[in-house]
Amino acid sequence: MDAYEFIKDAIIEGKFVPGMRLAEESLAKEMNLSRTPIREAIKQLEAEGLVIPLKRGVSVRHFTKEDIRQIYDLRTLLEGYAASQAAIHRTEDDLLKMEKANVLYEEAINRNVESDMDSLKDIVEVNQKFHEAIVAASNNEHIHFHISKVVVVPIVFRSFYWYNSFQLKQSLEVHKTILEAIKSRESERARIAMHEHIYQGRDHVLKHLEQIKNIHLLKEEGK
Amino acid sequence: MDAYEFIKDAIIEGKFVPGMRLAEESLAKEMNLSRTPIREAIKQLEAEGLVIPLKRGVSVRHFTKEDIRQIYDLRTLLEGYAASQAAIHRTEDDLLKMEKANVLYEEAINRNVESDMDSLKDIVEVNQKFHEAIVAASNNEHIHFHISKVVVVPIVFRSFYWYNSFQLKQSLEVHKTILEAIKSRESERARIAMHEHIYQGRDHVLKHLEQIKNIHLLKEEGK
DNA sequence: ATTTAAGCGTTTGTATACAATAAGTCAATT
DNA sequence: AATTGACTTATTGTATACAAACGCTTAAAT
Repeated sequence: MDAYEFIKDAIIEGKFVPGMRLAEESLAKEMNLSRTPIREAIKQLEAEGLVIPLKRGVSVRHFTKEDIRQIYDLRTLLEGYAASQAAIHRTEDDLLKMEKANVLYEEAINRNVESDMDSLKDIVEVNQKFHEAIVAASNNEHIHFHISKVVVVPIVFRSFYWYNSFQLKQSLEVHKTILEAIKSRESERARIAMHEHIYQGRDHVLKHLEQIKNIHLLKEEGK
Repeated sequence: MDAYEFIKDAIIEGKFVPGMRLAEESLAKEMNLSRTPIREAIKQLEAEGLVIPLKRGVSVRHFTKEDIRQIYDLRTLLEGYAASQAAIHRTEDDLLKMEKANVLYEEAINRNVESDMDSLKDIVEVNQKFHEAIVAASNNEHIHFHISKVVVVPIVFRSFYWYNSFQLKQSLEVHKTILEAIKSRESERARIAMHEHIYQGRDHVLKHLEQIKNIHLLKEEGK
């Protein structure tokens, strides 16, 4: 694995406390590299907004609840647009991929009756596949670039998500609605369903943020 | 000026032929630096999508007409949203900044009766200030990050733009409509006016792209 | 006791050297 | 004449060394 993936994953997994300086030498030692490739990885993360430049070096970025709110607004906008465009431009092949992802999604949910953490991870992953299939069908290659950067932030909190089986089934229903709309080329219905879907996710994340014990991941506003 | 700005400007100004490899050593020599800061600048440009990674090193990215079309779609979406949110959240201070930028815009346009290139540059710059004031008032700090990356690409072609005074006055009218809508908190009207405004810009760029002689800036689709 | 200044240590920013790989050239063989 | 293979050159990727800047600790003075 290269330095960029390593550091990014560590941030996403919450292994670095937000606000913490990233010391190049210790990172380099940890992954048996020199500082040069580390610095390049950090520059990349800086351009993506996951780390913040200081006078010297960088620190891991804080994300506040307000950030989450704003980022989800953007994600809703972008993915809603992607869904509406997918309804217009999707090919049969695009449709096949979405349907396949959604079948896997349904299976993963049904496997999840015990609600263990591993199967939850599967669900999140397959869900992502479905969303990617829609973006891929949207006929706008640039949108993927922006969505990927907007999607990263909530993932920071992924390990704290918790869904009950009712929520998961509800989410599956919305997936099906989106899929139907894209299939029958109802672009506005696809957009609205996607909006609903993502806002559900946002509300869920924000609600559960309150309950997070490992509060180190959050810098509250005004501190 | 640092290496990042230097290379980025050179790409935007069209000094590097798209597809061309960026040789680190020659860039380093040109700006009296070592390769280290050059590499970091390039990594940043890579993350922004202005250069494309090769097996080894990077090349300046091609932008096709289809890219322009897609990017303007995204810009319309994002700035339309920013305008609608600005109508909801703008403060008196935000409003003042927009009005000021727009006064400067009007003045710059009236100065442009001779349609020379320098004053055109002024107009483009003041126009940008107006757009930035709206984004700043949108109450979403993350949106600025994405818009700035989406706005860069058309700038690559800026030196080829040509506006006649009729188009400029029309554009001023739309600005005023947007401003009014934001002032009177009509969010949907602000969004629609912004859509119209940016799509006008897109049509204009696409139309004039046909006439560009220095075709080296364009890689046509399928070549 | 508190505040300020100085010095030391740590960490970054830049330069450079070296090794590895890709690309280009030239020659030889079919 | 064309294609393939080997060799040579150029350029990248990584490591390391050195200098400058920042921050922290300690001591001194008010």
